[in-house]
Amino acid sequence: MKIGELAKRSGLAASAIRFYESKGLLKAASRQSNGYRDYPPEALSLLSIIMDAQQAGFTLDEIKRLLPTDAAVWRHAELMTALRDKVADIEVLEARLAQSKAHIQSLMALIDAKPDDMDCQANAARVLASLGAGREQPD
Amino acid sequence: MKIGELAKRSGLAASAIRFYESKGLLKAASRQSNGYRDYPPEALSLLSIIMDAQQAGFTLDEIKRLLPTDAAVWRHAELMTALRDKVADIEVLEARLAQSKAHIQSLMALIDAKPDDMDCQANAARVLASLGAGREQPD
DNA sequence: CTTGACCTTCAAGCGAACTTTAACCTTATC
DNA sequence: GATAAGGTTAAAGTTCGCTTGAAGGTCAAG
Repeated sequence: MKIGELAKRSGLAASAIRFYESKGLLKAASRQSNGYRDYPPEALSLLSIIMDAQQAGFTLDEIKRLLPTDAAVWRHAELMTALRDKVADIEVLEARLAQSKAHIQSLMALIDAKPDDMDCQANAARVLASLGAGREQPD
Repeated sequence: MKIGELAKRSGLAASAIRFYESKGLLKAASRQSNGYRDYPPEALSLLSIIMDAQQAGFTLDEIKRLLPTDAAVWRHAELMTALRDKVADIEVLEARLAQSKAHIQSLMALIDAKPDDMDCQANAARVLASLGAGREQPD
């Protein structure tokens, strides 16, 4: 399989695949007689793994460290540790997102709760005051 | 208030504050006779808002579009729409994170479930096969 | 009157993950 | 044999959100 086909089937750009190779995530593909890269079908699974890992929040460097050069020699303990760590990372992110969401929603509620007799400017002041409260850095 | 104090109290670097000004998030501060920037106390609230918005996932450009140049003239409808959109974005992210987490956890389970009589290499193959399944791009 | 902590500007650098560009080669089709 | 659609490389450019550096001006203390 040439790089264009691999790109199409994986959904990645060919340039991205070459980039991964240059970064050492993919071992250099074998070449056809004309110099074109020639990929085995397994390359597609490997790209899937990389894309999954990325989507899970691993950086390319982390992925590189975890992907075995030789497909059969996984560093089992390291991999499990990394996976566990990443789940913990995700949980931190989830908590932060939940907080941000709550924050935005309370802000929307605050804005909506403008008393009928209050003008926009006063409402803005009220909202701003509530936002600015309690965020000063301690000395 | 000079920039150093504002930096300390907001928790931002002075360079970041200048950067925000250069990007148009902050209107140019007035200057003391020596040319130093001189900030009113409200600058602190404004920085808080910016920091909150960033933490909620707004880019600096989005924040700039939403922050009123004149502190009293909020584009109410636009703001509410942006907030609603951002909550939707956060929910998408939450779903993706949950999926990534589930994915990683099932991967860990799969790895752990290695039959006692299977060697590492065969287990690796089993795990890889399960990972690569069903991800091909439709033509 | 020198030291050091601040402040100023403008320009360049960083890191992540790619993409784009330029210059060139290969293969298939009209 | 011209053209278009692919492939090759190396190097430079992009975006985001800043930081760092160079080359200064300002100000209080010793």
